[in-house]
Amino acid sequence: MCAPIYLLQMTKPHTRTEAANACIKIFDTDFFRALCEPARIQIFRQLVLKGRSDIGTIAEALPQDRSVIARHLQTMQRAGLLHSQTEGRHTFYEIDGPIIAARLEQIVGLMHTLVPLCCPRKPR
Amino acid sequence: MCAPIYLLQMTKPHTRTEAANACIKIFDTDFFRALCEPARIQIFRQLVLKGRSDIGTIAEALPQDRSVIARHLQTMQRAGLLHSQTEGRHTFYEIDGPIIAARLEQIVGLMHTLVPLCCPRKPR
DNA sequence: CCTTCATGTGTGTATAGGCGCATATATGCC
DNA sequence: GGCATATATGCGCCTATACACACATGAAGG
Repeated sequence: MCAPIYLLQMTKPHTRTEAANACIKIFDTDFFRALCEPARIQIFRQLVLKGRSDIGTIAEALPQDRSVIARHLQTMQRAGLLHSQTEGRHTFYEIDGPIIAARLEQIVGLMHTLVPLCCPRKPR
Repeated sequence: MCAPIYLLQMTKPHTRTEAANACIKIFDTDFFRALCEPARIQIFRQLVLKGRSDIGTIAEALPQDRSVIARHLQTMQRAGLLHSQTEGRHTFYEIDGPIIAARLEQIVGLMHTLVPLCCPRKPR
């Protein structure tokens, strides 16, 4: 299991073609898929409330079965939202805030360069 | 059909509880759901390449049926990624770049305030 | 060792959603 | 009006996945 490529080094796109290709690279559907499920947002919320926590601690605050929570946490980790450490019988998960912020900032940067190319506000 | 609340006005969260509630408000699962499907990213790419386009123009560059493309475009518009204008027989879609950037920037801001609260790097 | 506890995994079920086809609706043109 | 074109929608098929339950694995602790 290898970590996905979180931060792609790329030059600022200057043409529509470059920008379009940059979209394919930067819009990681697995990353967004991990964030599109309300149950996973609730898990994220628990991690904000409690900080680094093990699976049982998170699950006891949520209605789903522990096994479901465990699988969601795996999904979120694979997407790069969390990182985990196993200590004895417990597996602790923690939000990877700097990585999430960096990935979103990369998309924001692309969007800003995209606007003048593909959706300039025309004066009416 | 009303537009979703794109930009929530909120004060910077200073406690875990405030930050956790801010997550629930800001992490709009419909927004992420619109971005988690490769077919929709391909549509997004076409809109970057061609700018404001009608459904037929987008569909002829993609393998799916036109009706499928039309439905994806509706989904993306409801999520706030695009806006549309109908002119006669044609419906034109265009990326709403500034809105997308603003929503992502809001999340980035939240992530930055989140880090010191919920996932500070501990010195080892 | 044996028990207990935390986690991971296999499986079945129910639901959501992507897809294509057929068809309805609406617009523009003759 | 009659017809072609662009989009929207109803429907069925199929896959993906959220969920719960049962069970396997593996670590502490006696």
